[in-house]
Amino acid sequence: MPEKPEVITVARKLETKLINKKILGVEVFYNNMIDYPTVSDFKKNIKNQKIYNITTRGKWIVMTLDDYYLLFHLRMEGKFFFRTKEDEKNKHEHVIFDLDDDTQLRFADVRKFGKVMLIEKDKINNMKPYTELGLEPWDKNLTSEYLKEKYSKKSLPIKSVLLDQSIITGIGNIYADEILFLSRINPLTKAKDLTDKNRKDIIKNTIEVLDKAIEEGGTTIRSYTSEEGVTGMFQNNLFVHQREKESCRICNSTIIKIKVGGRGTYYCPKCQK
DNA sequence: AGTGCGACCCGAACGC
DNA sequence: TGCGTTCGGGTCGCAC
Repeated sequence: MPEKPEVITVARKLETKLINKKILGVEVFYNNMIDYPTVSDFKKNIKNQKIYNITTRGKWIVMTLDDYYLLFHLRMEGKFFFRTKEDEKNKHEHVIFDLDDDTQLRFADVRKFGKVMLIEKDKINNMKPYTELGLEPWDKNLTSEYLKEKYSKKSLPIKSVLLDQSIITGIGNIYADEILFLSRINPLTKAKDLTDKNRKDIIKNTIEVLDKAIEEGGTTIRSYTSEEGVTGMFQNNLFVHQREKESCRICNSTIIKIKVGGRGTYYCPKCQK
């Protein structure tokens, strides 16, 4: 659920609280969450590393430390809490960082799907996820020609291909539906059958919808009580996603929901022929 | 190489 | 009301 706009929103919030803080140590309560290195190396290596910078790459949050990059992937429901040692541990808090100002950064995930990595700086470009990620939506190299080359071998529906992080990175299920609506493209169209205009529309609308969503602080589809959760407002701007049986904001037709590649997919049958 | 699908999780929504 | 079942979401790994 967190896609690029939500990830950026979270990263910006973390930045205001974590820059120049030092990580004194870490506790791990769910080992599978640490993707790299081993849990024991993770705990050992992160000691006394200072946080200098927080950015994003694809849907990853990337923190620059002294000798490593600390990466987080929120998957569907990963979130961060700021607490102190005295605060009781919530059952969904799986990785807890002790900071040098006596606060704690706690990474929580109800579904336990979130991932954490601590990668040596000189290895960052030689291992996943960086080797697998495509262009950022705002990258100048993201052109119709680039997509033409990538899409040429894809007989999959464009909806599925927009979710392929190795082509454009950062788009998830919500914004994929919105981008296709704005581009007036049927989600089942094979990627290789798209026209030059289709590809240009996809690029333009990807940038527009993500920029707008970032302005609104992201999309909140389910409501969470936590004060640190992403509580964006972009859900009020959605044209099709999660609007099954409602009226198209453009033509008044009924929005329908289908499955594409196993994913819930919403579209307007009249606007997206 | 491209494609399809189960696995990973578990709370919420649904069906009876 | 209470129970059991299904669903969803991003990504990986495996089989074809």
